[in-house]
Amino acid sequence: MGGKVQQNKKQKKEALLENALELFLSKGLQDTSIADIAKKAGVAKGTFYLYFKDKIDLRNILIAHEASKLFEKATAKLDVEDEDWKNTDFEEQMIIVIDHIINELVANKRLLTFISKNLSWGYFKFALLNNRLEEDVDFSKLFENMIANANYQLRDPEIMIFLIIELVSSTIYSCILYDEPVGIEEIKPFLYDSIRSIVRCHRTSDVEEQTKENMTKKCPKSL
Amino acid sequence: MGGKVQQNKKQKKEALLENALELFLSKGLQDTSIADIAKKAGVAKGTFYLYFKDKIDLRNILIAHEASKLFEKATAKLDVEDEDWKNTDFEEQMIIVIDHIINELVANKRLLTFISKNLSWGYFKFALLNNRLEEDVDFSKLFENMIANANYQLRDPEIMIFLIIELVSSTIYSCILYDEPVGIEEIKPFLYDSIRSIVRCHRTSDVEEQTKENMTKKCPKSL
Amino acid sequence: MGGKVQQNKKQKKEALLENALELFLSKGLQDTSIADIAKKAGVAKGTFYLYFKDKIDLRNILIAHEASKLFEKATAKLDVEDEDWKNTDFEEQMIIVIDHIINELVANKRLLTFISKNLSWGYFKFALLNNRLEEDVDFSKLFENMIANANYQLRDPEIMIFLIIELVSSTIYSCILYDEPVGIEEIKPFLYDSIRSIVRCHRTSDVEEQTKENMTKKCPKSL
Amino acid sequence: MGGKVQQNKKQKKEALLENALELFLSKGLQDTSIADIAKKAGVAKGTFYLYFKDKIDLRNILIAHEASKLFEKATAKLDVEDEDWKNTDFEEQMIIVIDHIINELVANKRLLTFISKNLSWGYFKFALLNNRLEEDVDFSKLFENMIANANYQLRDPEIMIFLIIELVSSTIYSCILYDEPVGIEEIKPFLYDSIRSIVRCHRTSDVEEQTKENMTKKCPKSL
DNA sequence: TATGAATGAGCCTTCATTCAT
DNA sequence: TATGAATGAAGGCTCATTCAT
Repeated sequence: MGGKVQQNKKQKKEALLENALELFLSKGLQDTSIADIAKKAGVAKGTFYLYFKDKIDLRNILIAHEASKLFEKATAKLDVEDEDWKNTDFEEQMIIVIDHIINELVANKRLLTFISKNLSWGYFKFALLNNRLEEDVDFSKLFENMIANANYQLRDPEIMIFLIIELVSSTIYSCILYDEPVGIEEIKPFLYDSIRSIVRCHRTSDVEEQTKENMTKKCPKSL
Repeated sequence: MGGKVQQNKKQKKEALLENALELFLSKGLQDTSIADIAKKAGVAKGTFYLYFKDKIDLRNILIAHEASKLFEKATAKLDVEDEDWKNTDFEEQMIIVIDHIINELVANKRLLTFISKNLSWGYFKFALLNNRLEEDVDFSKLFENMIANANYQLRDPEIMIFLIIELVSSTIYSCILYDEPVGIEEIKPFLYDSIRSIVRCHRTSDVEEQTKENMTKKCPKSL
Repeated sequence: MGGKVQQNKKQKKEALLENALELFLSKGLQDTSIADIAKKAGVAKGTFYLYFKDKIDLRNILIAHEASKLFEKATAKLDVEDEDWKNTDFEEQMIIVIDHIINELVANKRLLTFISKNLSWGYFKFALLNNRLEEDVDFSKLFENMIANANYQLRDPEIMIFLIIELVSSTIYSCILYDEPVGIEEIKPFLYDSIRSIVRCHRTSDVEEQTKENMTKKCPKSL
Repeated sequence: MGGKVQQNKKQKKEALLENALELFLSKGLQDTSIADIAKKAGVAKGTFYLYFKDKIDLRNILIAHEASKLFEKATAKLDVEDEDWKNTDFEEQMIIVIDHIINELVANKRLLTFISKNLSWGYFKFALLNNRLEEDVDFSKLFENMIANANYQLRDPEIMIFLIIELVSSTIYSCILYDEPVGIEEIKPFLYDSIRSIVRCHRTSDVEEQTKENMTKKCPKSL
């Protein structure tokens, strides 16, 4: 009874999400009108407003959803319980995951454009913490696990993740889409080296002597 | 005679640029209409089209111009010919310049918003190479100088600069404007450490042994 | 059983009336949607249509109801059976009642706005004659009583009442709400004088000689 | 040169005013969209906004304009310089003018509806004082002249005019359009008598003894 | 009797762009 | 070179009303 209605609502919402994404990817956010979305989803224009506040609201949900799927795919293939994986160094684990994601985006450049232009760390984090879309993966947990399993301690892991995500996301945008300043394959070695360095800066294990030196001159003296 | 006309034209163009920037900063690109710009600049709407193709054209010029001014300010104060500066380590030179720029943007958040939302590496590089606005500083030269003066060799300096710029620009956006995941001052030590690491990855001098190791496993084996 | 249903229905209807009034007073008729009313009343949108034809229907009922309450309040305090009241001149009785109403409206300007903008004499009369809302006072009877008790005859009392109501209602709207052309307290003496004059024009007692003269030239000759 | 443009603008504006009035009269303000007006006037929708802020702005101008024309017509036929007119009593002058206007409105009920539903004394007065439409008659002057020529003094003439206008306008609306409570011809004698009374209340000449009495009991004692 | 999801017509308004002057 | 009136497509959004449940 009520179930049917609920199911119908879910279908409508999904149709809107699905078709909106398709349009955002092909025409861009700006050039996609709500009328377009409704029409493509096969519902009335007014129906859109039953499910979303406006285009921005829909966009945010979509972004979080797609980013989530991206991480899901990237981690689905690797067996986290596998001994090999567990024995892999944390740095390399990070890079393997990121490399998966990059390859995915190379194959889906439209998605890259969409996400890059619209992702905001603030909303992203919010979406993750609040699990805005129920079915989305809790991939913050994945990182937590990876970090917990690392054979060394890491200071401020959230900041480290943030730095890495920002570096990767803004770098690959230019390289994948415009080959600027070089193509993605060319930049990868440098990018992954940079990631390794960033991770290393956050290690706290006493063996890592070379970072100590940095700690003393973190900022220019003027600060 | 003709000189007066030329001068008049330049004045009009400058009035448009100036007032457009003010509007972009205060209202945003999207919410600023060409009518707004023309009105504020004290010229007719049609006049706009005599100087710029459309709003995007104007925006690109403006972005390059402002980014240029940012670098100019950041380097104006430091006497590049100074012995002290010359003796400063390249890494620290980079960080001093970047720190200047960050502080400038902390003080001018509207400019940060505008640049971050609209800067594209491709156009930026193009603008620099073509010196689109004659009066703009050639700051790619500054980097060249800095690199040339470094007391060690650097591989692929353009890529290094690219990585650093992308890391810095996307990181500070979130930290300065939204304190996400932490405030700018809190992230600085980590950010500057990351920059140092990136630079170090590009050193080729034989003394730098620890990077060699990385070179051998630049990418995950699957690649 | 059925009684409970009836009671439930009455409650729903009353909830709709009550909340609609509140919304009309605060946001105006135009800016209040049926969805607003239903939501505020705690019923479904469809339910509205079970009790009222549309917004206009609801408005009419509300207006008549509120106007009725206004008269009720104005007359409730004065003991019509009181000797003092009975000895008061008819003109003064009228003015006392009207003054009560005006003061009420000065204290409730939102109600004045609502009534003035929406009252139509036609519907008002209809509502009174048909006692559309059962619990409303039959205040036409009050006037009848007052007129019957007057110590002189009155020609066409309905027309007289009509003229007075129209004069008062349209005059006070402007004075109370906008102090145009003067404030309500300033206009009162003139207004009440005008009312007295109108009443006097309808006296038929032979003592009133001066009106006779008017009777002969009621209309311009051209008519 | 510029003259042609100016002329063209005037034509456009007039076309909008003219056609808007026609639509307001036939369909009502509410049911007339700006698209309707523009289409009927033969201009683009956007053009509307070059001349008027919105529908309300247009309505206000229209009301003032039409009310002005009404007065103009009513006074055009009577030769104000005529000896007969000058010798006519002020009360009768008023009534002759008002009677003209009423007859005009009887013949143009749609205009009556439009004006009655939308006229606000505040805006009306404002429009007159500011001569919003240059070509409109300054009919406040007409009243001034009439008052100046009266063979007796009048206290607070503005208030008197206000009371009369309010009484007449709200009374005739109901009578002309709905024959409520009686038809217009039936109400006229009473209405004109009421007007005479109101005027008489504002006479200050010492011969008028009967009003003195009223002055002492202007308001109910409670006030 | 009651619900509330769905509809889709329709409204207001903005704005880039053109073009006659 | 400069103007600014005119355009009209397009967009976002609201809302009375219906109807299956």
